[in-house]
Amino acid sequence: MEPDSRREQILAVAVRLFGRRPYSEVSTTDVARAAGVARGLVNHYFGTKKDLYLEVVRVMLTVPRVALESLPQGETLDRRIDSIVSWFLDVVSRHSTSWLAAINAGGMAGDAEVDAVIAEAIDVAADDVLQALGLDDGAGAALRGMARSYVGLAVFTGREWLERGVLSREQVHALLATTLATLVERVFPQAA
Amino acid sequence: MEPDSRREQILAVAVRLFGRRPYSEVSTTDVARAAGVARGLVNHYFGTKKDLYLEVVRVMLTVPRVALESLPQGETLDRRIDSIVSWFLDVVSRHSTSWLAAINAGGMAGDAEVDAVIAEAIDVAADDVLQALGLDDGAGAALRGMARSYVGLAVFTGREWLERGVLSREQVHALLATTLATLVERVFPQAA
DNA sequence: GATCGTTGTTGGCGATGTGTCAATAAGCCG
DNA sequence: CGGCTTATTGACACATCGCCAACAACGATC
Repeated sequence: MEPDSRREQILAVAVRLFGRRPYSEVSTTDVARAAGVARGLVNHYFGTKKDLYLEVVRVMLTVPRVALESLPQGETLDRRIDSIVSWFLDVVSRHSTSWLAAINAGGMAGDAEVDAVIAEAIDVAADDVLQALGLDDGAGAALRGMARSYVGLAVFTGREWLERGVLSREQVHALLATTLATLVERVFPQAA
Repeated sequence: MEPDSRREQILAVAVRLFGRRPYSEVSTTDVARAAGVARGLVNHYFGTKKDLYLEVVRVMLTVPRVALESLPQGETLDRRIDSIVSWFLDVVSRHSTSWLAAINAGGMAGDAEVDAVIAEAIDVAADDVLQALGLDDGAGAALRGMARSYVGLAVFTGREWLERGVLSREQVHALLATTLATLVERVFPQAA
């Protein structure tokens, strides 16, 4: 089999397994067996096990951001906020299992490289939020930090919504939309 | 040595090591060597390695909540919110290293038992917030869920503040206080 | 005070997982 | 067909973990 497709196949299998069980409970032997190859081949393509896991997390986190530019641009602020929140909740509920696995980062605690990948994903998400709000022009460091904070709220609330199941989608939507409006109108100005 | 003190000593050593390096990079041999005992003794006292780690996380998470009842009760809402946020930022900045390590232990999530310990800590923190606001009476499930969401924001913002260092304490305070006020005044009523 | 039981403590065994590498098989081109 | 590249394998060496039998130190009992 050609290298590209084989690598992709192994990666797909790894995504599926790491989506179900945490990092420590998935052995490279499991990945190899599920992919129908020898264990050494996994190391040949991805190096160490953590390197494979980094690729898996990258795949899981980059799946969602596809149709962001389809958001309305010329509307009022409240409508744009509604659009962002709705889009986020759609993505989260659609890819719920893999998204939850990626956010939980499946079992690597405080590892520098895994943290860096997740932090990078949060960075781009924060910039997406600012861009969708039309605030990406004079985006100072403080404003971007607050945007990252809001992304953290969104991530955590999404997990609360999906895993606990005590909040309805409407309640989550209201929480995220109202909070974002408050941030834009009352907190962001102080940072600029 | 007596069992209690020996167990406590090993636990203290484990807290120190797990605070520095992530879970997978700390072996039980390291803990045993740093404690000056044989490796088997660690298993004797704590069972498996994950059980030891659970104890460590519990210790790290229960350090902060000590002087919560010293908050003013009879003041206005804004002042109570200010007090909560100030108290939180004080605790976080004081125990920054161990607090960050405990929060990063959320990275070990995906494991059912570790998740349960962290979820428990977030639960009590959310109830503390509601109690400090005087809302603990008619605390429905949805309201408690939203309070957990806010705790997630606070945790994430605290990490953003300490690790990134682009936000000043005043900015973090304004963000958390304004957001909490918005939640209480505009989002919570809809949930009740 | 000697003996015995209790208990803290140790070192090692078997099992599992991981990284590496030489050997092999399979395809391709001349 | 023969040689070469390369994907792929199986096995070796090493680390870590859970478990357990053996040892030692201390106190209780007669």
